[in-house]
Amino acid sequence: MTRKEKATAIAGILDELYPEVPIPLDHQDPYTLLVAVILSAQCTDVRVNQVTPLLFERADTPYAMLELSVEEIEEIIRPCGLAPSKAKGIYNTSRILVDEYGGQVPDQFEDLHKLPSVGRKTANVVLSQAFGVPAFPVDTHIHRLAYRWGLSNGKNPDKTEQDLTKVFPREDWNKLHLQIIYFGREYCPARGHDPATCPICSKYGVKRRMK
DNA sequence: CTCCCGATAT
DNA sequence: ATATCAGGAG
Repeated sequence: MTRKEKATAIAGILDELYPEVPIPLDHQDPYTLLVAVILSAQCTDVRVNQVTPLLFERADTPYAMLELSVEEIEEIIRPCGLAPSKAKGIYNTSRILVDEYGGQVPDQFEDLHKLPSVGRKTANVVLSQAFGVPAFPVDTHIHRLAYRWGLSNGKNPDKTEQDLTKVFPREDWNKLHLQIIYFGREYCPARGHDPATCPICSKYGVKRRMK
């Protein structure tokens, strides 16, 4: 069985389990999604969704965000962790959006990736979920499952992104990213993972020692 | 590679 | 007590 054939089989299982894939981070537009994704680093989406209403009540546009101080932003987002760097990132990103993009979130990867606190994963989420552009964001969950399933050698998230975009059809990337996240939470978690009870690992999981 | 860091599951 | 959570920067 080739890697591509395995990918096709896995996509079939995911489609059956998750025909609908709602976006887990609450948002209203590209800007609020971008902010929510920055906050989601090393934090559950549930907690991000608890914090963003408080933040967006104060500021839901880059212009309004600049009316707040970095310290004020920091105080609101503290429960998400890594608050000092995330607050600076949100503020400085808003500054650039206002100064260089007319207050709009750019829809090109290179422009997004240049923004402070926006790496490959965040830029790809915004492209995928705010603009509907095919992209395959690779976070720790995608990285972990791709390794367990033998779809990538697990060296780093960038390599995993290369491998996954090769074996899955472009038009399915956006959906698959979310399906894999939901599946990982329910059947294939990072802690307390039992390959025997995972419907995909039990059939297609690599023999290598699981991470 | 290390550090950033609050809350929760194990 | 320790690992982990929709990572990114130095």
